[in-house]
Amino acid sequence: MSDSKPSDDPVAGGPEKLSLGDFLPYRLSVLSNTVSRAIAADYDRAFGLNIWQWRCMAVLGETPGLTARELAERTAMDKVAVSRAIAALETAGHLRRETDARDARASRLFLTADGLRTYQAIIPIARRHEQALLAPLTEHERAQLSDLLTRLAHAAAPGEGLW
Amino acid sequence: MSDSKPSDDPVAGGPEKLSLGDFLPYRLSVLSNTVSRAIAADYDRAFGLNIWQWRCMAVLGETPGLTARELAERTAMDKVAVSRAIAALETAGHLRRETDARDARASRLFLTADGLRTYQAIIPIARRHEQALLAPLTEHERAQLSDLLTRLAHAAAPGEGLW
DNA sequence: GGTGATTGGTTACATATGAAACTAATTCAT
DNA sequence: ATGAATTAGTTTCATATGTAACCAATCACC
Repeated sequence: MSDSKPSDDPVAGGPEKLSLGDFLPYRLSVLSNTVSRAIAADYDRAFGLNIWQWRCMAVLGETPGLTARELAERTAMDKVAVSRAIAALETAGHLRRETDARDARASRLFLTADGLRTYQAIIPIARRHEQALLAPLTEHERAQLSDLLTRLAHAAAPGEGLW
Repeated sequence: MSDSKPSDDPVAGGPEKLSLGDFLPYRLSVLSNTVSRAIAADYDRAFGLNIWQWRCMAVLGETPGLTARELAERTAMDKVAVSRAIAALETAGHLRRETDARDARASRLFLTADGLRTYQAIIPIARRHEQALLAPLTEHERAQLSDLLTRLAHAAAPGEGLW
């Protein structure tokens, strides 16, 4: 597709303008940051956890016994962030490491009883935030949104096109 | 609406689970960060600008003569970030300040000729990124997305409900 | 028209974050 | 087997970011 829309014509004549408020990356950023900050403040207030610690717990709650590397993959965090998050969770008593039987470099990670309790306590809070956010959308619109986001994520995936 | 979906029932019996990959705030965060980082790398490579500097330029390109405070409002940045961004842009020669006639505390901000040139040069890059991101969506879907994001942003606005 | 509260903007400080260097264990090729 | 290259995870260091403290000018109002 070599395009056609007149108003986008890159060499129209007058100098180009770009309205920040309509620019998708900007809109995503503002929305995401607003949401994340509100949630982060909540987790911190209630449990002294930051977003990354919570992400690790969320994944380990679902899938115990992952290594830090696997955790990094599934949380879209880099390994340094994971290392710090799990170190903090460990000293807080929320998780425990078990050196992997075959590979002494790696540890398998598990939530402790305490961590599991906290995990269970956070879930409803997370859900509440998500519901508040989705409140104005119908069920059908939520499905649409989910689908659109999936496709955007695919387009944005590193390795695709201009990214 | 006091709800009805069975699978969401908060007190069902078994321990609750939450799949991070389906959690909207997480999905937004990952998508937004992926996009922002790719763009930021590009701006930096090509013009030595970071996202905040670019945001300021984008708004001043459209609306010259704003004060730092006004700029902060329109870029969803806090005043410290704006202060730093415009200081950097000034030393880089991209913008110039003009002390406001009536209020000696404030400065009106303008892109210099050089800044304007850079601004014009960046716009197509920004557009290209946006287009790459939106590539998989039809025109109609883009409109849907825009609408959905507007409504989410409204729901997430500080001051609304649980936020 | 002078004094306390506000506001525009910057600075200082403490914390968060990411890149790269590093250690230790493992694998691969010979 | 043995050494080079790879991988798991941590530490270091330099930079980015947010909060709170801070000046200076303006406003409110008596």
